[in-house]
Amino acid sequence: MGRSPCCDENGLKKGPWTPEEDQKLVQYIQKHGHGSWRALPKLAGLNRCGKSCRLRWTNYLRPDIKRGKFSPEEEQTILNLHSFLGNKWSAIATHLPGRTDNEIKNFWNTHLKKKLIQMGFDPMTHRPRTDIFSNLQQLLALANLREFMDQQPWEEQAVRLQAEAFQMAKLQYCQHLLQTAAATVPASSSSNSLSSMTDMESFNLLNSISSFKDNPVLGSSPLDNSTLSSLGTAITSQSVLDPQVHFSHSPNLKPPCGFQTHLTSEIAQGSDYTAGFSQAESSPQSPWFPHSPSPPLLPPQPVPSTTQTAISNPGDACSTSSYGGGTPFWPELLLDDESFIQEIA
DNA sequence: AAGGACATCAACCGCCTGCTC
DNA sequence: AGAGCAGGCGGTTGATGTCCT
Repeated sequence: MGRSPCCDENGLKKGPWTPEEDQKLVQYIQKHGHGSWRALPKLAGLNRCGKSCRLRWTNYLRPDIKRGKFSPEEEQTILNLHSFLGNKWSAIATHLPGRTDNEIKNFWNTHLKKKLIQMGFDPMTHRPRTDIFSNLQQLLALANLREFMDQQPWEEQAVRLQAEAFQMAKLQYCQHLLQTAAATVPASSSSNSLSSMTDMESFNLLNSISSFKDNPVLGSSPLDNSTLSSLGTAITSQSVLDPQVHFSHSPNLKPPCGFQTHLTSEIAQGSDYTAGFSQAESSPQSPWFPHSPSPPLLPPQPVPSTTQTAISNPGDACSTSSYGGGTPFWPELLLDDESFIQEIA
């Protein structure tokens, strides 16, 4: 497959666009549409290659472009979508009207990426970093967690932890649905990953769970009809992928290690955690249920990697992460500290 | 005030995919 | 079926602006 030779041609201007060039391009496109980008420069009287014209138009001159700072809502949307889609800037841009992929990419690289790193998360996986500096942050978070726990009666702690386990079981079920959906999408329907439709459906699915955020125990029954029907509702203003939302029922408890983004990253990587939920679904006395008498807090067992569904593009940074599928998504601060778990159980 | 360091972002580069012939 | 082309995408670069010493 040959590459477009337009940019290799000599004598064409490169570099910043002048106001005169912008004017010519805008006037031509407004009058004739862009048509063939390759032919456009000549027709518009521009000494540029078609590719340069297309970029200038799509990234800067297009009338529907929203300029200015990103709002907190847009920022959150980008974070959520990135945790789910990885560096699919064009896919992310389709969910942010008026923003270009280039703009979002720049914003990510200059702001959000640094923000995540500062918070101790790996910006590619949205999971806690494992280097010494992030471990320090985790230790600090653990200290906060213990302080919070010390102030709570043990019954409340148990109920809260059970509730979180139940919420995660629900998320596992969503992940199962995602995998099912992914398996039904023909490979040819999308060049890189899932079709945009499936992306959106999956995103909606995940976000629908944020409806549990106002419930102090995150729903009190197994995955019933109402829970199921809530899957697929519209995106809410605060996504489930927002750790602050997920932990909103425990106002003093900060998400210790990227609880939710961690989970979502796993989902994006196609890890299968449905086994634990199936157990819950089949047994009313399952420890996964909030009303169960004792909270064993055992993480679901990851399945062999051969069963993992390729939800994300194999070439994506997300899917090539060193955190590969099969790693339990439970927050390390809770689960890596067994004595702490025994203490509160 | 000067200049070095850092941040931002428009633009470029090279690769990939889908379409057409 | 395969070659060529057009358009799109993600990564990177470099010019410019801002901050800091």
